[in-house]
Amino acid sequence: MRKKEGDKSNEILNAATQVFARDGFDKAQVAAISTAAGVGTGSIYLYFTGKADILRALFSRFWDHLAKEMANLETSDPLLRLNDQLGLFFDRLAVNRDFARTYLRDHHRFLEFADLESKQGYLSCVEQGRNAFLEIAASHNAHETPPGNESTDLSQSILFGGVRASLEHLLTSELPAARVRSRMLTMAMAGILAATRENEP
Amino acid sequence: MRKKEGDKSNEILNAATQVFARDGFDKAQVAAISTAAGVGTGSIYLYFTGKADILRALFSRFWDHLAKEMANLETSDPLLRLNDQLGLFFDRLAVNRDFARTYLRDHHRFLEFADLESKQGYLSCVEQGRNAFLEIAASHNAHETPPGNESTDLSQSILFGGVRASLEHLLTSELPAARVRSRMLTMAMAGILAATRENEP
DNA sequence: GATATTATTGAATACTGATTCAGTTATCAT
DNA sequence: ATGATAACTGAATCAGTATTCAATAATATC
Repeated sequence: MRKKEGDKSNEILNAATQVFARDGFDKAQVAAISTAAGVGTGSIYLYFTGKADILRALFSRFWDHLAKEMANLETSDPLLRLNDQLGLFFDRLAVNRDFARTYLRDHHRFLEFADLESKQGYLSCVEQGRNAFLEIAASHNAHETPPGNESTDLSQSILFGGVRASLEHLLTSELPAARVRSRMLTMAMAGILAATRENEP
Repeated sequence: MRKKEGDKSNEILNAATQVFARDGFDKAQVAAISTAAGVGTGSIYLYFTGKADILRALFSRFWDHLAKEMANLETSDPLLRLNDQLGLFFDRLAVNRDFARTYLRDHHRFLEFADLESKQGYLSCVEQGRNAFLEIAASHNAHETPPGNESTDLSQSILFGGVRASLEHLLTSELPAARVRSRMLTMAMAGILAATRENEP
């Protein structure tokens, strides 16, 4: 028998993060990833079913971590909780810029071809954000019929688009992360409040 | 001599809009575009230098139109003007959903490989939006040192990310465009005001 | 040390799809 | 009508790259 040497699986994921960041998923060559990871090209296929599977694993790991961190937030005021959630998301990507690049460029592929199992963390994050949104809306409309949920989904999407864009800006400008973060949160909070007000009768 | 039959160039662009919307730029096959356009595959290369050039032409045309429409806006209040600019952008994409899909998926490629000439319309639109932003900031900080421009650029990016996301939502939900549009503008305006206030001393 | 078993490798394979170009067709000028 | 020229076509070419797999290396067990 022979043992597996170290955790090649993780080394491959780390190498892939760099290569994807530099070349983007499509142009990234499996051979480049294997070289960066210091393993033979064929070894990739011992740990992953293919190039797409590497991306899947990368995002799956990211969202699983984030979902747990979000679940640990104990802020009871929904507005503050949402603020913390967005902050967590931002920070995790601001710290790992290679991954952030891949997130911005290729996350949509993850959503396209990952199975439900792999998306669990992602779905949990979306759900937790959504709950905060619904609570905020409810607290402003206590006595009226609840606003259509489609409306809060729309607001959530718009907000999240802003967060995404703030990360994009972070990568291309020289601004300090803290400055970008705070501006993003300021605008996000103002946006939510305005959206909530619009839902009122 | 022989004349060119009709305006194949435009037929190719229209066909490409559909094919790109369905398959995305990468997976879209030149052969599929030529078939959809009802021309031979080789003819594509009489009108464009390659697949990438089709995308370039598509976006270039879009931004050139939009830049002109924006320039025609005569709203003097910068906040209202920005509102109108965003509205124009939204409407143009909401009306042509095939193109909107391609915009959302592949616009970054345009920015990557188009030359300055082709980007003129795009740059003009960004500039006009930026000017509105700066005026808004100036009108709130009349007596103080002007806020760093990096700050307004950041706000502009975040705002634009929200607009983008609203379009994404429009394509996947069943919400009427008018509803999405108005929510997007509500949140955008609230975001700008909050960002401007944050810049004050 | 010998054997069995599993891990690893990277050159060869297989496939895809953009681009080319030799051949064909249409239009114009005379 | 006929030659000249330009437009058009799509099968063949060619390049790039994900994946496979026969060969090799490392470890474990006896």
